[in-house]
Amino acid sequence: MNKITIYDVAYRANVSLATVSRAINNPEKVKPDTRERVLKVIEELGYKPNAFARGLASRKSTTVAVIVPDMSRASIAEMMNGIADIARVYKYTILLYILDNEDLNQEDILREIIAAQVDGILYLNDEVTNDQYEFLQRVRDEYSIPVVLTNTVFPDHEDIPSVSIDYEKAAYEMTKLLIEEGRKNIFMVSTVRKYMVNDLKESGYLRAIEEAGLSPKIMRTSGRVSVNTEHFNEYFKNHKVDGVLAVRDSIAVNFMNVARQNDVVIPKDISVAGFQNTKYAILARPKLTCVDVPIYDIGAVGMRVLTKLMNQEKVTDPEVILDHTIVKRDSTL
Amino acid sequence: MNKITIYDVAYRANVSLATVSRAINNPEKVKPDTRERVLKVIEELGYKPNAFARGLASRKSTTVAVIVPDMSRASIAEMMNGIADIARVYKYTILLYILDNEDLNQEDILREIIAAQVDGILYLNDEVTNDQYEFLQRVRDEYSIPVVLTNTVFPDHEDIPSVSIDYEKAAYEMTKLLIEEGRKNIFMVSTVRKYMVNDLKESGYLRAIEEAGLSPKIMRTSGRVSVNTEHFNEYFKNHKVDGVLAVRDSIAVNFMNVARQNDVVIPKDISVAGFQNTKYAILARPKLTCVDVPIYDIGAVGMRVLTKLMNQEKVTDPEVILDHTIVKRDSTL
DNA sequence: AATCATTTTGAAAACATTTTCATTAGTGTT
DNA sequence: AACACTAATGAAAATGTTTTCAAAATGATT
Repeated sequence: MNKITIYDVAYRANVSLATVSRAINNPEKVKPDTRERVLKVIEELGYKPNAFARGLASRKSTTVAVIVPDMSRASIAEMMNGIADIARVYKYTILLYILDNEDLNQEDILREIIAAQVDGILYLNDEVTNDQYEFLQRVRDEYSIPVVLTNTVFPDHEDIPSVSIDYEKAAYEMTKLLIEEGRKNIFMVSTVRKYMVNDLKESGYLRAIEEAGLSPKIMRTSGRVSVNTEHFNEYFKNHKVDGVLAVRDSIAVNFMNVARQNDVVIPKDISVAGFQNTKYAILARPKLTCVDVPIYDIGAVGMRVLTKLMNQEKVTDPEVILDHTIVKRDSTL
Repeated sequence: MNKITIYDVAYRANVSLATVSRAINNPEKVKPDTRERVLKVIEELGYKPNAFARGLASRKSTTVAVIVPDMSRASIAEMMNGIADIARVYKYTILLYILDNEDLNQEDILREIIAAQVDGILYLNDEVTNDQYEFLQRVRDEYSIPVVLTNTVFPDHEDIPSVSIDYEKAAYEMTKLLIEEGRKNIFMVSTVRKYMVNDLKESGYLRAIEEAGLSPKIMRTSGRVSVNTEHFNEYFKNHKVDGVLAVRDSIAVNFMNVARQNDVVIPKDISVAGFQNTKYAILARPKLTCVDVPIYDIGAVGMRVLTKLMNQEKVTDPEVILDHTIVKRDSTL
């Protein structure tokens, strides 16, 4: 119950509150001599400034809001690690907002976030609608709270900084790889629900397919295993397939499972590739060829960009594109 | 930039600050008439109380700290969803602390958490050491901040409330199932690093094995796929195995992969079972038999228990044990 | 109409910091 | 020694709420 305040420290160190505060926040403004004395007392008493008083007085919170749609997506969880590591370095605390699947009444959540006086917002949702984008813009402009999008880009808008990879290019390259293997009937397996990033993957796929003079075939299914298993089974009955590029590893893995059940041998009969390079890719048999998305880095860099913005530092490029790599494993020739 | 304060509301509604505050926090203490008037003005102006001022004045934050070791573990991410959903219902905000893998200088982090004035702490780390446990006790006693452990239990201590399943019993039942299939050489595959919950699984396994008069065999490996692949390969050379219970789904899946490479057929030659019922279990071939841990519920109930504690409500049972189920799939007979 | 109890309200204190502004101490120059 | 600067410090204001305590309004009872 020992609530040590700045008064206690000031008293013990024989200085005023102001000096204690300065010793902590602007060390260069206080004589090395006294600074040390104050710091020693702080150490002794185990004093930690009260975050509320500090936030109230300084109008800064050293807190960032991280908004995510659903924590159980592997990519998002891993991104959080990157975010947290950088946040720790710059002494920011993370306020976590997990959006409600259905009624994302974002207006309200964002009001709450504003009331919490965060210094910045990291938005991890990979399906930013126009409305949401505009709202984020407003938040940023009216309250001057910096916002960064990670793992999303909002095409043709460089207004809100974003960190991501070039999904279009990645999909293009991966499709090309399948084409070079001699595949002619290459499907892209995407999701029914529209995600920004999946659109990019699709257009990369389309570009490669058209360049090669093949005909594009996009299949839309669900991320849910039980649902897409059925889809895949039906598809096998009605379609010729020799190559598949799925928008997520887990979808690719399940496709391979269904294929095997239909007596199709991978990669002999069909080459399969995925996106993300999660543990699913490594645990699958055959091991999955996929685009490695540096998801930890995306989180880390996103947080880093945000810290810069919060410190009013110049951010040279509002749209950071990290490198991806293609990991060749056993599901392709 | 329109920072609307309680003053603005008071002025517009023609009442004092105190009344506005009451209209928000103790509606029953203000005449229905005025209350409505105040609330209308609040709505009109879009007023949201400043979280810092509120926290400072009331010494309450309506914020809980969630401490996790590593976000990318599937079980932890899913637990977060449960926690967040309940937190939203009770209007608590989540402050997320991801521990540094190596130097978990928890002392320091906990100081920070205390400075943040959280109303409660949810501790998701499944490897609570004695020191950590004692520290949590101290936090709770000295600062009277309630603490709840989720997905862990600290044996012989009912001091800090916990929410979990009965891992000992689950392991016992699963081992028994393997025994009833006629397996004689059943291995438990656990981790080198000691986790509380894995110890429980081990002792459940041991109980079943001993009851059946078989000899227990515990193998310790790493959660890392690259590492345990080697381990498994070596093991196959030197040991007779016809049953495996792994402490995690992903470990079980990789064991199956290595088994297949060694020309072992599952489940004909070896029955394999895992723990958790993650997506890995469903995507694996054969599909993995495993203990289903209601991980979302553990998070949700944990948060619920914490809200009760924060409201000084009586918590009937400090150790909540949720039901688990055994999901039989194709990796066992 | 007077009295008392209860409900409703407002003024001001409290919360623990940061920050501004004024003052004092210290240093170097002439 | 006087002066001009600069560096270091402290007093007090400011931050936006909640809460306490007292006063005012209302209602009930005689």
